[in-house]
Amino acid sequence: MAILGLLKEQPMHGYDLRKRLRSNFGLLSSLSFGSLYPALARLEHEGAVRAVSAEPEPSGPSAEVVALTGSLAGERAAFRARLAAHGAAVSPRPGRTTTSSRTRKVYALTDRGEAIFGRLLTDDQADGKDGKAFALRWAFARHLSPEARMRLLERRRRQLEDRLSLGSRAGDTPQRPLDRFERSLVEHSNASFQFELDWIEQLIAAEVSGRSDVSGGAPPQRPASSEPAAEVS
Amino acid sequence: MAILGLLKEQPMHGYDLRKRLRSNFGLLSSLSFGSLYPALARLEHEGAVRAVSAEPEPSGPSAEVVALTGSLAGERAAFRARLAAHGAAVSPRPGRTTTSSRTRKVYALTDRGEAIFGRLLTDDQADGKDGKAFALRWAFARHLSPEARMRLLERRRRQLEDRLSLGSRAGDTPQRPLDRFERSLVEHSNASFQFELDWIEQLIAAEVSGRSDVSGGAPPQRPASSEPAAEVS
DNA sequence: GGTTACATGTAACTAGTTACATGATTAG
DNA sequence: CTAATCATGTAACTAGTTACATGTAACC
Repeated sequence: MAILGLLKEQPMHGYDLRKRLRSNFGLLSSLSFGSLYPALARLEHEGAVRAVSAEPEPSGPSAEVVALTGSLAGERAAFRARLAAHGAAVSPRPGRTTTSSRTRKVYALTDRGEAIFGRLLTDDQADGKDGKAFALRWAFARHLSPEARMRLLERRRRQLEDRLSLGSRAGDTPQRPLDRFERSLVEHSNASFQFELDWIEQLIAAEVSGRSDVSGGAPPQRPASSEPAAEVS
Repeated sequence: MAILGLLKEQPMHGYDLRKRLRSNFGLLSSLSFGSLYPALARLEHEGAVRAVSAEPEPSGPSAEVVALTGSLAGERAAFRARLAAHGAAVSPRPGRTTTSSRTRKVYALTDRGEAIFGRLLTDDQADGKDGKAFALRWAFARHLSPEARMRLLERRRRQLEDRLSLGSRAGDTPQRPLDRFERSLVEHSNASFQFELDWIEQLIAAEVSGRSDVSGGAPPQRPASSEPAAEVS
């Protein structure tokens, strides 16, 4: 899902993808190539993603978009031209363009991939209870309709409420009284869940009252600072 | 490590172990038999744990210790006698006592297991960065010497400080300005780490000033409410 | 006598890791 | 020219999951 979400924003190759996944949010910060490349291969096999040899349209006035890896656009273009002359003319099939030369493979999201991403983003089932799944979805919340976003927040709120009520009724006759270390752990754990619940409730309040910023004293934001894009209901 | 820690407290069979692991602390709350039993088998093979057929000494005045699974002690004793008459006389080797009859196997921690547990509990290397490893160690902190406990807390504090300073210097030129959802995520993430850091610093303060309770208004605790036990330096 | 909970295990699968192997590009 | 970084991939291993197979004990 994270791969699809990043590729939806912009075509990218694996190495870059990993850099973004490791830095962007704390989640997935330790993703290794050993799992990334097989995942990309699988996604390509499923048709969610396809390898493209050309850069994404260099149409905009912003030059930064081509400077992804720090190399100059001209050099990359030259390299691409050389590559195309060598073996890409054999077949325009999606998949690996030239099997022989070990060089960068830029992947783009397909329509099918967009559909899968939308499904993963809204799927009530795969929530996963540990908060990681929620955090990942929230990072891509701009792709959700306000209604779907609300459902996501309310599911998480429910999870946290359940967990908190569970925590308070547990501790009854726990076989042996907890020592001070265990007690501090339980208390901090409960406090952490309460902390996240408060956050979720802030987010819900912010969603209800227009799209004002939830944090600190930052001024309300104009809509569509990023792409308004295709929303998922 | 969690298995060894629970068995150090009291011999137990797998089913019980799982119940305790799932309830005791939020950690390991979803452990399945499919991983627990192979883990026990491996630990037995390594000599960290051995299968015992007898109950742990029923010496104490507390009757609750034998009522672990709700069955009556007399019935269990009868069953054990039957089992011993059947096949346990063949060999007193540690390991599976009778391979044929599918019945409960009570495991106890060996000396070797205690040593391994102590090593796992203090090992600076296997800290793991995500806080789960720290929480698990803290749950067993009563088995640590005050000094080792302090080292554990300080390692965790260092980790959290590193993460927080990382978070503040990141966000520089992040390729594209974050939208409000990503921003709220980053801010909450930082706030959560700060929340845990505050907790750790409270714990450190409490450790320094004798062993008074860190939370709320609870009165200071007498030492050795559980076993003072063999501490690990 | 049947249902429910207790109890142990195996098989197939999932999803990651580290270590290795290979090669291209860039900077000094 | 050479070292560092970029870039892609495979192999062996680790550690879990779910689903299955089997059987015992307690309860009504």
